[in-house]
Amino acid sequence: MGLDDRKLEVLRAIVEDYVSTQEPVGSKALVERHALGVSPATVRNDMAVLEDEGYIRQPHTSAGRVPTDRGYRLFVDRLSRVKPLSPAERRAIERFLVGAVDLDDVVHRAVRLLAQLTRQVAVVQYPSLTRSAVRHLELVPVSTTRLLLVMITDTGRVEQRVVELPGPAEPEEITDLRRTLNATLVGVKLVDTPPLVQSLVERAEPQAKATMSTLVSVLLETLVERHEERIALAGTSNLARMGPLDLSTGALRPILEALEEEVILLKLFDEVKSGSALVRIGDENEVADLRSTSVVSTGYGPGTTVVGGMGVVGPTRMDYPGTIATVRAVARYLGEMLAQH
Amino acid sequence: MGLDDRKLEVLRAIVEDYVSTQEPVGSKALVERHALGVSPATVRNDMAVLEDEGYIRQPHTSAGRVPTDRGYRLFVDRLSRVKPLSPAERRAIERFLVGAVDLDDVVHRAVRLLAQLTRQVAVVQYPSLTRSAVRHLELVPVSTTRLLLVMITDTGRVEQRVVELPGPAEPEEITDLRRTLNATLVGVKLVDTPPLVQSLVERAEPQAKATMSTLVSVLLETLVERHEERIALAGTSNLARMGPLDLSTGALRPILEALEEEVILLKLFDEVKSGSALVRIGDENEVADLRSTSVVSTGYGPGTTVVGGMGVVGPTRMDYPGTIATVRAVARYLGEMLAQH
DNA sequence: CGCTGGCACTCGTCGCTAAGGAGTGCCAGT
DNA sequence: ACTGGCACTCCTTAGCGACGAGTGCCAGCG
Repeated sequence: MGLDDRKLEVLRAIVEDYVSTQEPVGSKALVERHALGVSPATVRNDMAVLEDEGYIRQPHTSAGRVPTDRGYRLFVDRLSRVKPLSPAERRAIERFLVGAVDLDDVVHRAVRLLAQLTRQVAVVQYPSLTRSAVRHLELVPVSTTRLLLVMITDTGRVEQRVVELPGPAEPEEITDLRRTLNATLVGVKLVDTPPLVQSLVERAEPQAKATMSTLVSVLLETLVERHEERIALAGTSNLARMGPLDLSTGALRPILEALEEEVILLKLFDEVKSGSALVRIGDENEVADLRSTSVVSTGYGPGTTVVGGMGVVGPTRMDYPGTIATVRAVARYLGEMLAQH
Repeated sequence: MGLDDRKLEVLRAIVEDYVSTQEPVGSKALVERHALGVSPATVRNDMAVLEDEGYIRQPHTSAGRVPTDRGYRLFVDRLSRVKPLSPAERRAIERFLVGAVDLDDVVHRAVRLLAQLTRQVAVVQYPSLTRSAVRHLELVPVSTTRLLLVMITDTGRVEQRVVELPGPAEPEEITDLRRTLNATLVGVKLVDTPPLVQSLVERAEPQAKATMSTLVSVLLETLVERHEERIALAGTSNLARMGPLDLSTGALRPILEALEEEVILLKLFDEVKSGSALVRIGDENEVADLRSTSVVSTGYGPGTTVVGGMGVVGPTRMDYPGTIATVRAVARYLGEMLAQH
């Protein structure tokens, strides 16, 4: 199939113009704005081919052309280079992330920054529990039969959970439990805890067995297995910018609804890797409600490990090179922040 | 000024019809749907008076009438009784809040529930730090010169903060500090801590003075003074329902933006009390971006104390009696959950 | 063979006009 | 004090025509 260089160039021009003007782009406007060196008629022929191949389409007969999802895909894969960040953006990132006081703060700043820079909806997953290691476990008596179990991970995340004990527990007993738990689990990755924790119950003193067993099952259930991941969201208002076009069709609601479902958002980060950005364009999204949007996501973490995902959700007509660059940059800085922490 | 009973009845009818149909209501439709016992002409005269007094207005000459902010205010103050919740709603509330595992979970469930029941945007403030008491303070060594300070309050909230120590600290020293801190502060309301904490530094052992001082200043700064309140939000997608009317005017964006600003949201709860709901209608809102909406808010907490605010944001044309009832009910249940906790 | 200019055609947009209808204000009558 | 009637306003909708952007196709040119 014939997609010579000029046709690709035409496609690139169409994508770029459409992204910046948000209006179907015609052959005449194209040759005026891009030095293609050929006449509108030639461009029209190329466009006809591009349309046959499914890369662009006409909203109505005799309107300009608009890229299809497939067209964006080709553009992203072959026609665009990652746009280097402007110094201003670089500075903004540094200024924004430096000065964060705790994990919550870092994540919040990151997500707001990302929303601001891309002018789209930003999503940042809190550092995943399963991929991080235990730094400390704390037991705090709340009443005689109730304990607050606090876990601190090496990513700075703190999880807590109230535990109902099978019977009253003495302070010394709790001190013992605390010591044992910490001795066994500190430094262990959460994914690796289950077997260790099992042996803990077996080795426990007879009289502490019941308590230890309860404690351990809570630990497994809620802190490890139920890796209830948290999500930070920002820039929802940018959706309103997506254009009165999509807005009037009422397509906004399902998107807002999808964004409120943490479960759905977490799916976005299923396959993220560190370093490179994953781009899902329109129909490529598995989440049906997001089929009218594109998602740019990546993983982040200290070094090259991945402890969480982050990304943006925006219209398919987005500035892919710019967005990809920004997402990756923010992810990198976020990773550095975590490494320092 | 003459607002006899029938005129008030007419106003109530207008508000109710407009809320349910979202369309300007005319004299004829009014007498048909409400057994007013008078003719349309009479109603028209009453309407003219109501309009003179500023309770209703005509969008255009020869369209029906629409309540003004002032009209809604009169309606809320004098014409409406709180609508009892349906058993189904009552059940929904119980089902939803029971089974929450920790504070985060309770708050999240509450806000989603509220959004779902009112079909509006729901906002719940996390239990405020300043009004709750210290249950436990924990110091966790992170490195030789770094400490994680964890504070647990009686509302179940956990706050943490990394502290840079002036110099390396021995484990025994930390144990001492922990004991002293807890002995002095457990059970004390956060608002009452500053003087106590001050004396802590003075009474500290000479060699621990520097460390204690750092610790105490962090405690004051970040955990008490900076009462950085958190907010949970849900139901943003319901904004899209506010009607293509407001939506096409592009009035949606500023509202979404305001909702993303925690500082703004916190203002909504400045004056809330427990038990009764506060209703701010349209222009009555201090937040400019929310002048096109109404806010129904209330305080919640164990018993009659107030540890936080919650409420909903919706179009001025909302079902006030229903919304008020729901907000209060959810607040009451939430308070009970906290009391149990 | 590929590119170009010309030309007829399509079709969405914009502005105008006319008809329809909902709702009002006013007035005279009971 | 309420009611029925009536003229009037003005929003909404549909229909029509002019306009223009953009296309597809074709014949001609290098």
